[in-house]
Amino acid sequence: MDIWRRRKAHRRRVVVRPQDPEGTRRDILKIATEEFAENGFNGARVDRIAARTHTSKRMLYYYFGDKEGLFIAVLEQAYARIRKIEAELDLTGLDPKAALRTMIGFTFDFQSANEPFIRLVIIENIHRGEHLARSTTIQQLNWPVIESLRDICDRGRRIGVFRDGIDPIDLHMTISALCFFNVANRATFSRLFKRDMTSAEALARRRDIVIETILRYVTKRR
Amino acid sequence: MDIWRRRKAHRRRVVVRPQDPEGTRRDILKIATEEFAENGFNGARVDRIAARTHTSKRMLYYYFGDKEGLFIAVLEQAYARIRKIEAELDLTGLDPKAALRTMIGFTFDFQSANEPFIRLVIIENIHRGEHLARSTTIQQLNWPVIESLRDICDRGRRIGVFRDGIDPIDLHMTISALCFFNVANRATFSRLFKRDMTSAEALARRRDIVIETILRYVTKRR
Amino acid sequence: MDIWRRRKAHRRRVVVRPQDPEGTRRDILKIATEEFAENGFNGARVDRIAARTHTSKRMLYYYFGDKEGLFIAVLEQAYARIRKIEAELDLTGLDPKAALRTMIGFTFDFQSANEPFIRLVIIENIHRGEHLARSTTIQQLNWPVIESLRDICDRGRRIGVFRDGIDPIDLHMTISALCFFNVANRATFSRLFKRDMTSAEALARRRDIVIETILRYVTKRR
Amino acid sequence: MDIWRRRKAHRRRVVVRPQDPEGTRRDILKIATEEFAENGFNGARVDRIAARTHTSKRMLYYYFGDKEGLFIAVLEQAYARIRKIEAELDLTGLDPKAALRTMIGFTFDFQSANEPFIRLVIIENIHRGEHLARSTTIQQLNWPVIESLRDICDRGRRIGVFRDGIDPIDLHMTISALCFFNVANRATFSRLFKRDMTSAEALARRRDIVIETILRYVTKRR
DNA sequence: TATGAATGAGGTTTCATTCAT
DNA sequence: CATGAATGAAACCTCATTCAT
Repeated sequence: MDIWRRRKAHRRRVVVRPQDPEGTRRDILKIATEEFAENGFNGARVDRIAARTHTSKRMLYYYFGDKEGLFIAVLEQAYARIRKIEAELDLTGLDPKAALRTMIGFTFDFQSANEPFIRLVIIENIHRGEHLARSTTIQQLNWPVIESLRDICDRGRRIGVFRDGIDPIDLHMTISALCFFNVANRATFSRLFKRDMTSAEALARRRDIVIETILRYVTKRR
Repeated sequence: MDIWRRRKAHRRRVVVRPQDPEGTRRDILKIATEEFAENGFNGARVDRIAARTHTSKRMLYYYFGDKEGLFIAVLEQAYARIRKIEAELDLTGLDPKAALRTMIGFTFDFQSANEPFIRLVIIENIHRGEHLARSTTIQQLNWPVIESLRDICDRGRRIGVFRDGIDPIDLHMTISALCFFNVANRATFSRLFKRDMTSAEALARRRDIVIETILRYVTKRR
Repeated sequence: MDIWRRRKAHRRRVVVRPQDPEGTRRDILKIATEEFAENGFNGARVDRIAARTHTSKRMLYYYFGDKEGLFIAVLEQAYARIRKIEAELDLTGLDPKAALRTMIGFTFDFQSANEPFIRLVIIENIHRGEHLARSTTIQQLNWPVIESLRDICDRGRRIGVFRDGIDPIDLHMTISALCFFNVANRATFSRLFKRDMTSAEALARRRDIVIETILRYVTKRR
Repeated sequence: MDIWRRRKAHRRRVVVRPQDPEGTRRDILKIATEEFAENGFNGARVDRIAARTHTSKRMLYYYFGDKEGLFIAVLEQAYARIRKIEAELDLTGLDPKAALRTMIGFTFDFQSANEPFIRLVIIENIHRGEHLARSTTIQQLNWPVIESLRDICDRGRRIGVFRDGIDPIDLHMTISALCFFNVANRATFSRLFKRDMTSAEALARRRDIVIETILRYVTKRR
């Protein structure tokens, strides 16, 4: 049969890069995280991501299916990363108040230092969590923060420094809200009220207020 | 598909509409607000806005220049509206604690009831406040909340129920953060932590926590 | 307000062609018919259609929504055209046998002369009629052929030249099958059996056979 | 260079599969036949074929060169198969009329039962037989049907039941046309004329008409 | 031989915006 | 003022094919 002699419709120079699927995935994911965080889902450009990657646009679709799949992967990685970091926070050996202070401070610092993550979360909220809903991975993440907070609250209550009836999820919500706002609403708030929200001093000041606010809330008065 | 019916459409039906520039503007702004709040700046579609408007796309460009101009106008209107509503809040005759409670409750309720506004603010923050920066109108708005809070704090401090050193802008930030989060981060938070954040009970419960959190922060202990 | 001074993101030279919606539509449809008939739905290229059109690719989407919408419009036009031509066939004054001969001959000639139409029908069958199913227009076409055939059969039966029990739809199917095959299966049949199917003589010969085949089928034997 | 260093994931699981070139070819051809018949040449997806095959995409190219080569192989197999089946039809011992009836009935039944084959033929006709032209195998197939028909016609003419001048290829064309149409044009015809063409009853009815039509054509009248 | 990774070309579609009437 | 027609740029995505290991 003359199969091999058949004219080939496609003949192009092929530049092949070393095959390293994990590396390629990581590379794409890293750039995509930046692009999505910076421009939102709709503002992000697949072409721009591809251009900054070490691979081609095609690979992006090869690995992630479509723009949405890529965004979901970005979200998953971001959430997995923060969960991992949270899990590393060691509060053993700290009394409840100190533990809570540490955790809040940690949250505040982490969020202040990770604007891209915050932005991804905002963006996902604008999209009403539809991508998160489509991700099985994220929803299966268990959140050690909640358990930590529960433990802290329990211990604090037992030794009489914290009030009764503090729900750890409520508490987490308060912590998140206060830490989040500083990053998420920076642009409008600082502009409208002429207040610096990014300098080291401003952050330190706000950090103290946030910690103090929450501590006062949970503390049992004599 | 109504392709075949298009032919007839050429014989244009002449609908004599009363010329009402202000009405037209308002109409466009209303629809645009919905579209931008729902889809973000990049997700919003000029065509969709025009289609739902009682005028044509041309008018949209005629009145607002371009998509960005329209978005800015939407932002301006939204901020003006909230400022106006804030200004109507009458706290005279209330002692500092009650006044603060009222104001926080009001903020919480307003934000809970005005998701589109919250979303516009989020969206503008994603865009790093660039449109707000381009609007002279918004930045000239003075914020009566700050003055109200300053007044409340002063009175509270004078009569010894509030602590010293409470900065009204810090306080406003805390209030905003706590009220905002409930609306802004609903989608992700409620999904991740399996917590209802929209029911009347959930709102009431959270509202109390928010008020309590802030009151405890400002209150002077004996 | 400085709306008008705002920088325009898009400023391009605009070459506008005379507005003639009907003409534009017709133009697109004509080219698209050729492209689809020649290459099938999947083989057809929107770019190619646009390039041969007097308008741009954009207009194609403006008028027909997407490739599928365009294909449906092409089908609709093709079917409408043949129905119209069928309707023009005047058989009054012909006795049943002559009328039937005329109609078959007409069908044979029409199909032989309109390969693109035949190809569109084949293509649509390959797609299992899914586009036709989506077109309300086509399905509402009534087929005068059937009525003509019914009339011919009735008259023939009454005057005793045709058999009883000839169903006009069955008859139409036979006519179609015999006329269609010659065009539709030309490529494979003529190649496999080494038989010319396109020359004037071949067509004339086949035409006679087809007519004779059907006439014999309906004719009542003494 | 550590770029080249493989990750663990790359230590490939070695699945020892029995090497069975013929089996692999058959497997690929079977799946490819389905895919091409279902979607046409342009609609068929190499990836889809590969995915459903028990081998990889590489093998597909290894065995068949390219998509076109695969399609040709599919066509070849399909034609070879039908030729083989035709050859098995035994008409010895039947008088000309019975023999012809049997052959037509057989053709009708075979085509009704083998839609994929019919579709491949249609598809190839849409491509104007270019693949068939490239296949030496198919064109070398001799068609026993023609010989059978010639024999039947001769016998029939000799014993005075069939007319003179019936060309076997013409006759085969008529048979094919009538049998083919029912399968090939099912989608459009049944939809346009609201007629069932797939039920057992409808098929039986049509089968009779087809046989009767042809028999009447060849039969010599007293 | 077998497999997943990689590729470039080109496919369809969308968008904000502007023109002609 | 008002409306439908028109536009170009660029967006996302797909495909057959080939390479590296």
